[in-house]
Amino acid sequence: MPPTAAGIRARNRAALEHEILAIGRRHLAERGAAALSLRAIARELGMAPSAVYRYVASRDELLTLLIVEAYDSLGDAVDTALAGVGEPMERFRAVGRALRAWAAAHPHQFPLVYGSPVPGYAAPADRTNPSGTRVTDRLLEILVEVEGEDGGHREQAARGEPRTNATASAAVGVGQAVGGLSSDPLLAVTSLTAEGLTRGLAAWTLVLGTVTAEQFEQFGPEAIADPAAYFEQILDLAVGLARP
Amino acid sequence: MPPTAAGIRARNRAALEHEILAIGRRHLAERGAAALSLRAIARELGMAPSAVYRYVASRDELLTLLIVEAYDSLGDAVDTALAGVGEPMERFRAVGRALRAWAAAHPHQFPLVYGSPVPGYAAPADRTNPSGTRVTDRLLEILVEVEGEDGGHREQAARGEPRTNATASAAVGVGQAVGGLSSDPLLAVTSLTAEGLTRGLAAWTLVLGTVTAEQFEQFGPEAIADPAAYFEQILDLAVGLARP
DNA sequence: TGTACATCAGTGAACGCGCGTTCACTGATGTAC
DNA sequence: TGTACATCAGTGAACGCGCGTTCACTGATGTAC
Repeated sequence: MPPTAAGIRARNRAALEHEILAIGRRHLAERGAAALSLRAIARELGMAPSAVYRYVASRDELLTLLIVEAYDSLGDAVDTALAGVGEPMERFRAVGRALRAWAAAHPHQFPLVYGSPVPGYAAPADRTNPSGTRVTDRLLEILVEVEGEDGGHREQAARGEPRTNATASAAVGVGQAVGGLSSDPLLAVTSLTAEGLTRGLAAWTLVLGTVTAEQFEQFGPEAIADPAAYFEQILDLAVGLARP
Repeated sequence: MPPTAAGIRARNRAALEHEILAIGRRHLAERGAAALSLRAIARELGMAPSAVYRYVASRDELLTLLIVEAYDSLGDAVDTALAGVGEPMERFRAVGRALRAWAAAHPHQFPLVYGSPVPGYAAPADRTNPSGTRVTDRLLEILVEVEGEDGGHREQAARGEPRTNATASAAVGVGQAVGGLSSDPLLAVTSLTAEGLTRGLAAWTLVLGTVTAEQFEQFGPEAIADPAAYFEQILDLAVGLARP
């Protein structure tokens, strides 16, 4: 049994799998998810369309792979940006900046992760987890760090001081459900106060909303003359939201 | 010249135009923009596909019409919600609630207005204006009212007190460009201080981002147990952002 | 009121496009004795 | 080292789908004298 020979076939196979993914990634980046086509990929490979089916089960299968890739690409960018940053609010800012930079660099992947759903396709949840929750997980961790820093709110909650009914009930809901995103941060999340979680979500929504607005031109084209400077001001406001 | 006879043809024509728009609107609402098809509409009308071309120049033409309709539908909803509300911050809240309700009622129109662009289609700007700027226009008006209420910031600006360079330059850019959205509110907008405009945009971005997150399930499905209550808290925070 | 003509609505066939996916097949590559 | 067999990669034709759009045409509806 020559392991080199068997290794060659396997290596060819792996190489083609990579090439298909690479072409698919590029088509996705250049033309968007709706234009992703197995025939187009085969054309570029110089193969018959049917040959691609040796490597990929279907178009949806490939799209799912690429979506998971996109999630991980963003997750990696965020993790890289977080490396070595200690102070929680600086970590929050780092995540925001990483998201904005990643969105600018991947304009067709961004809507896949944070945009309107692809028509006629629903990503199987069991395939996109846990890549899909990486960013949110980091954020929840940061929020817990923030609340840990100034113990005021938590002590207040521990002492059983009254919150409004609306605040309390909505918060319980949020706590329960956000925890359901992934099992790991559940304990950490439930240690957040209701107000802390709401404020944290608001801060992140402001950042994500700003990136979305810039990316989708929700305020029209060129609405903001200096988006980078504007974004830094938004980060300031978001931090103010998270820590009143 | 029997005006009734000519009127009959015209009325038939108008009726069919309405019917085509109505079917298109429904298909858009039920299946999304990508699935909008002249052949499908003709099928539902019991006509030959070619017959539809008597009433609509092309598929893109129809999509443009429906997008303008969507803008106006949202604009009308906002205007209705604003009627009779005087206090600026209540007006802000009213716009937010109207947006959220409209998005929930029009899940496929919402991404058309505030979502990722439709692949292979770019709405001609001259067709979507001024319907496309109605909501933003209302908001800018409200922001001006808010700054008018407490004159502090404006007086401070008038006295020429220093702002940071970053704040000033980004704000000038924002003022210029946002004014470009429509000519009417330009004067009003430029009367805003730099900080006032940034804060106002942040407040609105928070609201729009929250609606977007809910609509696109950016935090995962069922992430928020009681979205309505959560949204009211967000409105509170947004108001706090706009008026520090 | 009647007739000749022009306008308009709608038909049906067709063109050309691209897609996903299946299937029987040819050769080449690897495996076991 | 050589031969018989099994596995695998890739081909090419085909099916069936739906789409936008064009075009020559038939009838009906309206208009002018």
